[in-house]
Amino acid sequence: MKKHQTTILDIAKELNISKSTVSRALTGHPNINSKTKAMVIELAEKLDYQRNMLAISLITNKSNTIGIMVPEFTSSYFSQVIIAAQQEAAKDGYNVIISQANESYETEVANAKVMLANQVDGLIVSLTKETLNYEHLKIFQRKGIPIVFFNRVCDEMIVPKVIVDDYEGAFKAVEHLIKTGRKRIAHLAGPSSLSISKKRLNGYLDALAKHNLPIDDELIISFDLSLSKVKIYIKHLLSLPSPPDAIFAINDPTAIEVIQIIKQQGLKIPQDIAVIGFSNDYASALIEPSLSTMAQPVEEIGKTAVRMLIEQINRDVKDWKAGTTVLKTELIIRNSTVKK
Amino acid sequence: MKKHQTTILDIAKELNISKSTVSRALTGHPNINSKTKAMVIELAEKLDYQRNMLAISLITNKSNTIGIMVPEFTSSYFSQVIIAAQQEAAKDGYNVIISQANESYETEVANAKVMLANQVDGLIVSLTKETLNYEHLKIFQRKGIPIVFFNRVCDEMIVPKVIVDDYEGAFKAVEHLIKTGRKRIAHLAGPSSLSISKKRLNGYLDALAKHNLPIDDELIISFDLSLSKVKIYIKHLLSLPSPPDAIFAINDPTAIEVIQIIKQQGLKIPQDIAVIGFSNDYASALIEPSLSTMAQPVEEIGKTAVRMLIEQINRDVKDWKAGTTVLKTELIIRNSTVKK
DNA sequence: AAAAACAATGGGAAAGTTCCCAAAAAGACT
DNA sequence: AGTCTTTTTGGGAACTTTCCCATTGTTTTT
Repeated sequence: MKKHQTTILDIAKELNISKSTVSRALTGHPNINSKTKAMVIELAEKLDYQRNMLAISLITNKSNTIGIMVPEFTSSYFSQVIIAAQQEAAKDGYNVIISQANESYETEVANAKVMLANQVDGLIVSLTKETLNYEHLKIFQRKGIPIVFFNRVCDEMIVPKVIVDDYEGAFKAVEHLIKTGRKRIAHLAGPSSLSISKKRLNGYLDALAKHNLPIDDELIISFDLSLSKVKIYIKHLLSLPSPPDAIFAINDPTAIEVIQIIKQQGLKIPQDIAVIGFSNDYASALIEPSLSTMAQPVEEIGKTAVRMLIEQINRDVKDWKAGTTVLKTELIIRNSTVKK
Repeated sequence: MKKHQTTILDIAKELNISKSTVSRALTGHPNINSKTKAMVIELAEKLDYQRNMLAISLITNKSNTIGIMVPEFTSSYFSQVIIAAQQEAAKDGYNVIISQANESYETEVANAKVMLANQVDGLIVSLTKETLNYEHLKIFQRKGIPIVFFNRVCDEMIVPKVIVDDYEGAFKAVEHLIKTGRKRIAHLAGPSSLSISKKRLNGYLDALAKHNLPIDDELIISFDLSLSKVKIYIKHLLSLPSPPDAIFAINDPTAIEVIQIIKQQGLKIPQDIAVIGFSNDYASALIEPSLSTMAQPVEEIGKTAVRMLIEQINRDVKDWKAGTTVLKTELIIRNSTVKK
């Protein structure tokens, strides 16, 4: 069990002064004798005094804590965003509490309650693929606690959002495949519950349409993002009478899995089949062949989300702004689409 | 600004009962009329009541928060440990506050103060490479707040530690190189301030000695772990009159950098030169050629650290135990040391 | 019917800090 | 010395919850 922590009252008693005076000395209040102040500060250091933020938070109704809720940690994407967010938040003296929902709606709801109980000043959220009901998040708005979404956003709630242009990113990715001579491009798409899935699918479809390529439903496979089934899908695609000559995967973990499976099947990348991903995970540059992908500015996403959130926190509820920040993706061409 | 949050007093007033009764209803105290209880719970849900952990923490002198301090986030190692730790801590209702020191002692000291101010119940620490003075951590012990070290530990403090057998891991790694026919094995070592550097270096030296290979100081390069200089070291090693036929790198990020540089130099791995790393980062399996490495059980490290910490938290200061848990590393043989 | 036992509820203190208002001490001025 | 400022200090409330003790009302026992 924790020992008694030194408090301003301990210091006050030892110096025979009141706690008010000690508080003034420690917080830099002007109305205090400089000798008293020096005396207090010296004893405070000697006793390893640290102000108790719990008590201050309770009084001020401000915890200086931001909650971040993410669906999972399988790719490097969320870790990278969180690390950037944590650094940005620290600049303004905010701590960060992280929760991950394991892609489960139930867990997300439970985690939201923990965030509330811990009196977070604001919340940054990327939804699970299961989340269709947003009541657990609307509570925050009613309580005047701002929310910022990123990546997997909720169209139904009018709050700030930080996303990338998924449509344009997908469009460019597929156009790159077309420009390098591909004619039958398959798409491993995400679940339709996620807006990013829909947008990337639309980018894919429109890119094909623009270049007068037929849309073949057989080449579009929606799945729940769990990598365990990717092998089945790829084998199926490769066994088609007219198999694809390129695959656009919804994200990099999937694309990396695809590359490994195709290599196992004895096909050559990119000669036999090209692969492109989305996000530019750390591993994408390292795999053989290196993966072409649409880079997402992960650090900027984390930082922007925090900046927008802190802005809302400092603003009155009635002055909340709800703009969506759309960041750009960047085509990174590597060896999985173009022979070196 | 945050709105007023519903409190038990609000509920009490609305129902014309006392806050004590409301508290009893909500905490499941036996001495309460079941009708009153139902009434309170109903209203609490209607008003989105959430208990204020800040107030409870203040009363109980327990924040249910664990601090984790890491030196940096360049490899996947620390993220993976933290994710595992966070999950384990959540099982026992603990939140996790993370801080990263950017390999700076000053920042580590400042972060420690933040941890104290936030009244963490315990601390999990991996030191920066600069940290030689431990006063900022000893404060925690004096205050009765337990510390558990992992990875980069402090020999001077007698507290629980979770490490892997770095000596044995390095020994096995080098022995593997020797058994596959390597005779001149270089070592990119870490700074001598870190105990892991020393242990891995000793493992390297003893493996050479056991197999009667000469120790050549020219082949041992200590550096500060910053990847920017690795290129210079490798070029230097390769330009020696008698260049190495294998390189044992202190960690995987370094080994991956080494592989890329050697490939740029036009040499073949593992034919011309073998490379082995340490940790089994996610990227190690993906790079071409895939990297042989000593796997660290990252999840187990994170979980064990949390388990040991929570044990100490629940124990009286005088009953603190300080055992060091040494986990095993595992040799993962891939293509960077053995031709397929 | 009185005494005893029990169930249910209320009131107040405590946790550590800040802030406001009052009060004391110290200077400045006539 | 007496009055008026100015500086410095002290005391109490507030934030939210839990826990202890006291009090009320109800039921059981003799």
